[in-house]
Amino acid sequence: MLQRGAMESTAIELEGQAGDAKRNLTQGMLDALGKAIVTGRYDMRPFPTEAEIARAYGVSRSVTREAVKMLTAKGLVQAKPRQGTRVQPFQAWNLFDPDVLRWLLERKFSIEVLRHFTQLRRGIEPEAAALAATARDGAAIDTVYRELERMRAAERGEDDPLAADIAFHLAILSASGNPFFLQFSRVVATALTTSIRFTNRIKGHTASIAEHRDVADAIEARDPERARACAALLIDNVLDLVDG
Amino acid sequence: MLQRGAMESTAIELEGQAGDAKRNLTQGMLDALGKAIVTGRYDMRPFPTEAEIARAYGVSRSVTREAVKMLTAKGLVQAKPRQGTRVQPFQAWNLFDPDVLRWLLERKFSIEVLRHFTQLRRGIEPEAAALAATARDGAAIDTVYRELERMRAAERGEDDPLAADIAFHLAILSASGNPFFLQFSRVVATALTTSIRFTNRIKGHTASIAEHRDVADAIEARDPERARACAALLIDNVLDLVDG
DNA sequence: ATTGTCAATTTATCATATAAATCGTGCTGT
DNA sequence: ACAGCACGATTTATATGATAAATTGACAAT
Repeated sequence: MLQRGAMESTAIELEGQAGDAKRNLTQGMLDALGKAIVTGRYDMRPFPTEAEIARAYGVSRSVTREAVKMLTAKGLVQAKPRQGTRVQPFQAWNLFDPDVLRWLLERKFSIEVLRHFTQLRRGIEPEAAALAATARDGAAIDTVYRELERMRAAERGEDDPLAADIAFHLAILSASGNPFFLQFSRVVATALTTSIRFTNRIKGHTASIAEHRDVADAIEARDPERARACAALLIDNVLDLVDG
Repeated sequence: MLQRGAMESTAIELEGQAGDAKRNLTQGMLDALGKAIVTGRYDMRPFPTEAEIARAYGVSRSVTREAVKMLTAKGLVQAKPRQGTRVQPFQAWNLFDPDVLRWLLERKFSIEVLRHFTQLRRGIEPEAAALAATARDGAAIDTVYRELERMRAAERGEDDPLAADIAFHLAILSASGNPFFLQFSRVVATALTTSIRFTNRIKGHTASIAEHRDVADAIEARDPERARACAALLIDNVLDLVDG
């Protein structure tokens, strides 16, 4: 029952629960099908045909087709005449698509995923810090120091420690001056936010201001190698906690 | 003139050149609009309405709508009733979508994009090599050596050098055992294949077999730090070519 | 000046018809 | 018996027209 307005549809309202993100029928459809795919609902049974989806959810074929096209654009499915729409293998999925990432995290989160996230950060953030040290963007470096100051304020109880920590790491990604690194903002924010929820161990652990400052100072000093090493140390600490 | 079959359309065939990837009208439309967006055709003028696109390209509204939906899924545009479809700011684009990346690299003045992407590889691949050295997946390491052998064969003219080079790097990403690193397989392959075609500079350069072997040996020897360093050296060489 | 109303524009949705691609089946000819 | 071809069935692809919903801007009323 994705149905919103009336129109002349005769579909009975008994299916669906298209989630929250239903700004319109197509978005709701996309969300419902996306979640269903990542949770493996079609691993054993075939993906439904246009007609079946339209009937099951009580929407027109236009809506189902446009939703399926969007899933195709995100790499989740592939449609062919006569053979129908098929769920693509996992490695074809675009994991860095915000929707895909969200669907995945809502259900499939685990320590395993968190470790993989953190290993990715171990690759990304040191390089971003090194680039930031090379780029010499004064305004961006100012932001890094401002977020560092925010971490200090958080330590005094004047700000949210987690939010400040996240902001610092995003500032470094931004200071790299490389749009590809900026794309990881969402991943980093997610990884840090959920770290807390999944490892009690980290809860007591307050991020070391000194080690964060070392990264900022190395960037300021235009020393890429030191920036890389200091940033790597930060992530290695997280990795130790996650790996146990 | 995206027109393929006949049907009863009366559109005159005078627009388009939807590129190569027109396995069907919608794909061709997606490709044409995607390229137009990344090359800035709509920076100064508004994005056309459904009706305008359909008329200009001689396709039905179904096709234009589905193409626009796919562009929406990739973060390039956003459609709203009455205001029409708008090109989203660059930060909203999903740069890790293979289509988006290809469009970016195919346009003129893409050296900047290529440099940024290579900087990303500088972060990713060394870490992947280090993880591979830790993971100790025998079968994956065998694949790495098989691709290395393929590079040797290519040097003797028995295989495609570019394809072999790409396959080696993908094998390392795969050997990391981390799905997020595996994600980069598609974009790395896309970036290397398209950028080589569009930049003459790198063309003559044949990759060093010895330096590639060093990476494989370090992984085999289970020496993460050496694997990381050797892989970094490989990318640094590419970076010199792009920067220089 | 603020508010409410209405018309216009554009996307969103529905419905239906036809084309194209592909798979399986069964026939046909040897 | 078997290879190949014709044909029907299924599913997506495309075209078309109609109506709904959302939003903007102009304009009128207070």
